[in-house]
Amino acid sequence: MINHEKPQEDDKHLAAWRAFITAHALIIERIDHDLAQAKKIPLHWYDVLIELYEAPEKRLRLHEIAQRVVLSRSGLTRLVDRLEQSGYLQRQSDPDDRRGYYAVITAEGVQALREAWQVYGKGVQQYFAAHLSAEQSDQLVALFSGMVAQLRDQAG
Amino acid sequence: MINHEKPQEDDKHLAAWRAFITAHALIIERIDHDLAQAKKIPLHWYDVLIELYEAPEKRLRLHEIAQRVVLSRSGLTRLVDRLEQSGYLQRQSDPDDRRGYYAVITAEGVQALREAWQVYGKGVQQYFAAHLSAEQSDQLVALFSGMVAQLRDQAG
DNA sequence: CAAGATTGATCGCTCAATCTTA
DNA sequence: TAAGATTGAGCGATCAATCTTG
Repeated sequence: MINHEKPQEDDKHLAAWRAFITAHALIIERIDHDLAQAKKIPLHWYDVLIELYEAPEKRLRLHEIAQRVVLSRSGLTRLVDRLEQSGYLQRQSDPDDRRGYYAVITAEGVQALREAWQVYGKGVQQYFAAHLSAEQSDQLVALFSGMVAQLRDQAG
Repeated sequence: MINHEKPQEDDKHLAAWRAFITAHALIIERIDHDLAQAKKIPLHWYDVLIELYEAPEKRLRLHEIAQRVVLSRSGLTRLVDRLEQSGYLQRQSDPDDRRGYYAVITAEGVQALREAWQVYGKGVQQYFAAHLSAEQSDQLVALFSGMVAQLRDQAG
């Protein structure tokens, strides 16, 4: 039991937690399945490419990507290998710090991102957004941003 | 773009989606890390054992577990292998259908569940529930349950 | 022939160790 | 000595094929 003074409240929180992780698992599974069906890039590739696409100069250092997509450094090295082999990004050595590399998204990468979004965006709309009003979305952003801020502060 | 007639609303929905998946990734990562730190069972083991623990006779058919924890049949076979080798559950053949097996949680399994919950529950409280009122939890349950129902109906 | 479970092949991720540069 | 990135070993997941039973 989390809180012995307010067990009913804890029950509600626990129910919310369970609904949260179940919904997440099912939606992600479905969207990834939809992407595979449509022969588009998988969700993890999308996550990396969208970070690059939205970065100031369409590029990021490898360790920055790893942090943003919640992946180990070594895992990211191999993911970047696959993305580079597929032509969706290029490694670019950093002249100011020769230990490190940038990953830069290519035109093919941008194209892959667009095509995947046709499927991904439809999934987000259909499985997630369709259940939400604009006001509810604002509330969710506030709620989840608070959680994210707490976790990124503590030991991010 | 999801909906060309209400782009602002789509922006809010997209922001909510991003906050949702980011919060999920960070919270799960943190809780799994906390469990490993405390030398308790990992989250996926917990998911399986809690399903067994809450099942009518403390047992479920293997394919039922696979469905509930969103895992492939073959993946589950091996996960059950590890749980059985660790003494947390036992396979029990079904007398009514000799193709299949039940997984039954053991006393050691229940103990492992309790010990893991001391860490897991604290994480849920600290990283998730602390941000929620009872009313908000109710709303989240309603929201996410709707999404889950839609996905389980369509092709679950 | 279909369904439940397992096995083999393979893929992707993590940890620990290593290489290069700051 | 530390930090960025890579490599090797090993684990855990999936897909496809197989075995057993309905």
